Amino acid sequence: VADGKRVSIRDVAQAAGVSITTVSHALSGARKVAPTTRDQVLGAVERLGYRPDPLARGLRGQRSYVLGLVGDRVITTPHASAMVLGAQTAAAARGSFVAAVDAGGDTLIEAQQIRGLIEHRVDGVLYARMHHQAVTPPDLLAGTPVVLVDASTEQSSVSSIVPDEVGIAQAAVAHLAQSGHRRIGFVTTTQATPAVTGREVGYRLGLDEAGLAVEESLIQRASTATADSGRTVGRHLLERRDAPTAIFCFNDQMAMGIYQAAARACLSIPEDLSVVGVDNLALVADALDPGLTTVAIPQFAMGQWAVNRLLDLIEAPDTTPCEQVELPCPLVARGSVTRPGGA
Amino acid sequence: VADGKRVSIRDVAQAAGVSITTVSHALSGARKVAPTTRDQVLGAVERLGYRPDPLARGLRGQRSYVLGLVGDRVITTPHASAMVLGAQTAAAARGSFVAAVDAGGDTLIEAQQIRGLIEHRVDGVLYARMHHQAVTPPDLLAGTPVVLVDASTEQSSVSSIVPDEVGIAQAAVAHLAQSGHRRIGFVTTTQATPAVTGREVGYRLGLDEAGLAVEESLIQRASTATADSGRTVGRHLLERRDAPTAIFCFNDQMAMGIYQAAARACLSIPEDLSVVGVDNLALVADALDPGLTTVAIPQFAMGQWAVNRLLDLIEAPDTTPCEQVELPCPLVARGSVTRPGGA
DNA sequence: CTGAAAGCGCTTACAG
DNA sequence: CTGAAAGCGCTTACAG
Repeated sequence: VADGKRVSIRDVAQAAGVSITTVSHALSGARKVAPTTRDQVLGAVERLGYRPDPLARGLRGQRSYVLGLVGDRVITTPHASAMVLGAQTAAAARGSFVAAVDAGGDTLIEAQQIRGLIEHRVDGVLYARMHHQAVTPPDLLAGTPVVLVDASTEQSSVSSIVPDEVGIAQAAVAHLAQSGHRRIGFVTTTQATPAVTGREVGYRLGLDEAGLAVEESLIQRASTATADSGRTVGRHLLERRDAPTAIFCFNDQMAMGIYQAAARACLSIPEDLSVVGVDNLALVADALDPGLTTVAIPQFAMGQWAVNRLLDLIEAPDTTPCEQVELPCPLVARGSVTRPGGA
Repeated sequence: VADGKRVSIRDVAQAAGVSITTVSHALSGARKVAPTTRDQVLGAVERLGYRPDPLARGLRGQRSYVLGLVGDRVITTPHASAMVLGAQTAAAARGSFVAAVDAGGDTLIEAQQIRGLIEHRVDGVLYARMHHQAVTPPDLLAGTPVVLVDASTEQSSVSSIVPDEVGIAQAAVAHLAQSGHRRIGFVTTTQATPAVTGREVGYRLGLDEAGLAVEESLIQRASTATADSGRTVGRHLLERRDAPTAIFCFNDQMAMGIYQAAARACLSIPEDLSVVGVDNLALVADALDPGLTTVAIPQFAMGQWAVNRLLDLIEAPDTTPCEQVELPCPLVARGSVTRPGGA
């Protein structure tokens, strides 16, 4: 198939006995082609295995059929693995291609990568963050269609998709409350991101919905959302006389710290303490013993949605609405939650 | 800069008062240009911020200046994060661009992605695996320059770079032996990959070098390299009368399982048991308590090397040697190793 | 309903 | 040492 010379539109035209103009139109549907002619062309295309050269197409048509995906550690972190996959899948279904790029969190490198993307004439870019953050897309991207993934922005002119942060916490708290817990702690961070504030709102709402009062001292904040922080802050919570019987953690990493703090305090999970995380990181949630019950971020769906919206934006800039979407997140039950007292 | 019309070679030619031929040559160096002329051209290029259009360049020159990076979960796994970064950095330094693509381990999707890459005329591809595996690059890639990353092959005609698996285990065992351990267990898997066999060879070699005898029962194999497996297999090792005082684990995930098994057996790390892993996964090695001493895979360097070799291959197919490189891997000391007896 | 021709922005023989 | 011209493989006005 891919041997020797690449088959060009000219070869197809010759084989079908028509002009290259007709081949082009038969393929693109840009103008009507007689059914008989069309079938001949399509037959030749099939037979020769012709695929239009995207370079030539891009040069002429001002479109490369390539989408850039730029992330801070997005593609290099397990968090967003499925997001890249979702984006690629959705793009393939619509004849585009996703080129992922990552700056590892370095703004300078990121700018360089974006320049590269633009230079290569990507049709648009997915600007993705690792955890729901408030961002302003770099000025570099000004002339390029952009959709934000797992990030939101003040600029109401750009579409974005993020997890329903409030809902995440509500689901977690509801799950715990339904299991009979009345003292539910919350381990989070002091960082000022939408993820952090949203989940706290959801935590309070969730307690309220369960008819439970918020006890401020049951909310513990660390400066980072790491296992180390979870461990430290968890210890405070668990050493108390009136320790919570369940803890909702900002993420799986902090939950891992809670497991460690529990072990130190000689508490068994879930018998003595129930734990819920957020992220559903295979490497952590599945690896913990017992497995961590956690709220999954629908990364795949976010990537898919974002690509489709971006492609709409590229193909119909005027009629494509600009939306900020919040995606509901499912709770994944493993073994870290049971009734208080281990019943 | 990126406003309105894109600046083309024609604009530069006009500004510099020369032909586009001269601009092209002044930039590429393909033929000599009078110094004065050259400076004028370069001045205009600078002033106008001209960058050749890669699409046009590719169409004419049969080169896209884009490299494909295809992985099985590579880009979507923390393991290889730095690899992508290394590849992108090296490519940027040489005027190329890396488009990463991932099939999430699905062969069909992978084939599709590769087809996309080829269709988009990538100059070559980096074929990367998650853990050092023996592979045969898909036939699809037959006509394309390829370099293997963290994968090796029988075909002596393709260059590859992999971690020095034997050296990894030797380093780990040496570190443990130097700390005074004499009974060093090995927790690994039954999978038949070069990583698995290489590390076992290195384990035996390391013991030998330390003047210690290999005790077969100290080698425990599970079917998968997960935390779960490490936990199960670790329990066997730790319940023995003559349990090892140190365990070298195939990877960080299994080491996490060993931590869990130790906790169950009421053993403290590192006082009662020293542990060494492989991978240096931030999410795990850093998150464990105490931090896990582990051997790091130089992902960044592997990505860099592979891109440079691939670019050499593309630019000078005949003079570029074909090599299978093994990269030495540094041990990263954290808190999981001490002298036996906790001294 | 279809085709000949221009042109996207470059590079590279071919001339001079 | 430099330039005019062909051509990479397409798409899209422009004609008919």
